[in-house]
Amino acid sequence: MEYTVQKLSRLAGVSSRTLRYYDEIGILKPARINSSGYRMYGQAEVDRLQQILFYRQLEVSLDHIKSLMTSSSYDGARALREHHEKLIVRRVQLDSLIANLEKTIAATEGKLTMTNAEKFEGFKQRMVDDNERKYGEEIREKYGNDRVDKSNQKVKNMTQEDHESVTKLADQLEIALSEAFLTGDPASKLAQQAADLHKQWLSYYWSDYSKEAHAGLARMYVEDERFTAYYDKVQPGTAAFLRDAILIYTKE
Amino acid sequence: MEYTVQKLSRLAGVSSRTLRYYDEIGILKPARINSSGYRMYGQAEVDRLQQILFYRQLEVSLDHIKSLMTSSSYDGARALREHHEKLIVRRVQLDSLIANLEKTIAATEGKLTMTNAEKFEGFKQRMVDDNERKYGEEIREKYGNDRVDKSNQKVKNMTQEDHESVTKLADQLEIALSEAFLTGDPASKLAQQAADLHKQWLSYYWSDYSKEAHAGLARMYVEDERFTAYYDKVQPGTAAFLRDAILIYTKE
DNA sequence: CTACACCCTTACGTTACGTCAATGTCAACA
DNA sequence: TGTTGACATTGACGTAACGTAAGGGTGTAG
Repeated sequence: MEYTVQKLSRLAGVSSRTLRYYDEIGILKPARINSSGYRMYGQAEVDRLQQILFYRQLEVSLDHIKSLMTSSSYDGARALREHHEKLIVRRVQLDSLIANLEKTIAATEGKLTMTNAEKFEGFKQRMVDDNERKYGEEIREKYGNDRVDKSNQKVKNMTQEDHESVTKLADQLEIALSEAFLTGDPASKLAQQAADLHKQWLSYYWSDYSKEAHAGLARMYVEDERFTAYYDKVQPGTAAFLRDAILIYTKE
Repeated sequence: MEYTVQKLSRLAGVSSRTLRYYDEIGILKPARINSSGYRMYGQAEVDRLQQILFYRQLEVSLDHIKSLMTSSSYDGARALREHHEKLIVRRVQLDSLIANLEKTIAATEGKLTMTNAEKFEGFKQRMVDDNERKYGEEIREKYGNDRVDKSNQKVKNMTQEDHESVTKLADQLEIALSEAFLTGDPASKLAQQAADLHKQWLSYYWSDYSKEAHAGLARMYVEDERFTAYYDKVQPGTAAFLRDAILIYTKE
């Protein structure tokens, strides 16, 4: 049995444009060309198309599929496993996104009227999330998926109940920081305790922790005047002091 | 504090091209233009960018973000909940993909040499998966996510152990079908039992079941000669008989 | 004065097709 | 036999969110 573009497209559930495109990029050429220039597909092409659709369903790019199917020394199992890993990473990312979104929804539903300070809290969290986004991939590469998976799970299980704990931690941090600031030494025990409290506080918002990301955030505290203003509201210079303490803390 | 493109891009962790693009599509315009034509951003723009990045992190399209942020009567909470649903659907799809891929990997690792019949089994499965792909969205719309979620979970938990059960089911189907074929009546009890067995068999491969999809598959059994050949290998006409039986079965 | 690190606009490339537009082919029916 | 309607062809532009030059002006530090 021979198939024209439309017949094959109906059989396979794709558009005829798709078949022409596949011909164009050389991933699926028709068996022969009719005297009128029509594309005619045979059994082998149907099978090949099924293969292509199978991979495409797994969200492999056509380019990748092409090299998969043309290379003679093709280790199908390995390719599948590699793709499997990618999908797992995607799911972890997606879980993280969903958890984040749920937190945000819970926050907006919990209280519709937010004070200025609370808005700022939200902003801080957003900055933190943003930072996580920047460092996330790097961390995943370094520490593997298992750990990221676990910590994402932790974040995901966090609900509004934890909000109090976080606020308490933030208060503790503020006190510790103001006391440590009086010592003037960011390497002092008090200052390092403050840095540790900051890490604990951070761990509530972050899906995972790394010294590098923590240090990056600390630097941002001084670079961005909003953070500086927030931390300096009691004592000017506190933001820079906290940054120095964290930089020391994360180097150990 | 004013920011040039690069400063802002570094602060926010995006490229300067991104900022120019956001200016171009009107989603984030600079506060003012320098005498040299430089884009200068202020505090409000930083905040707005943070908002944009927040939504973008949730994989909302820029177009959508734009309408979200420009519309005065913007129900942020509702938008978030809607997006949450979308992400959940995506995760279900992704879970299905992963489960499918794991099955495939298990199959290829289990036996590297496949008999012709086994290849055909694989092909059948692929066709089934393909069909699922075609009907999947429709089904999701009709029956909601909960059910899809549950059945996906079921498929996901399926391992190689089930393979024997599936093979047994296929054998039972073959026997029932050949006996029913002798009655000549696709509405007969035997034929309907065969259709039911077929549904059970299908349920092992499908992430979810619907009468429509089952009927669609039945029609394909006759339209595609490979299926016809498979089912007619014992008795010619069996494929058409099975199709009729399933069409009756799915109409009840 | 000259590097060098910025900034600008313009414009093409990317992926996997969708969607016309203009035109040719085939089978059936009056 | 002519016409109609469903098919086929190529060509070309559009999509989303930028990446990546090319070609040229600006600002500042040594």
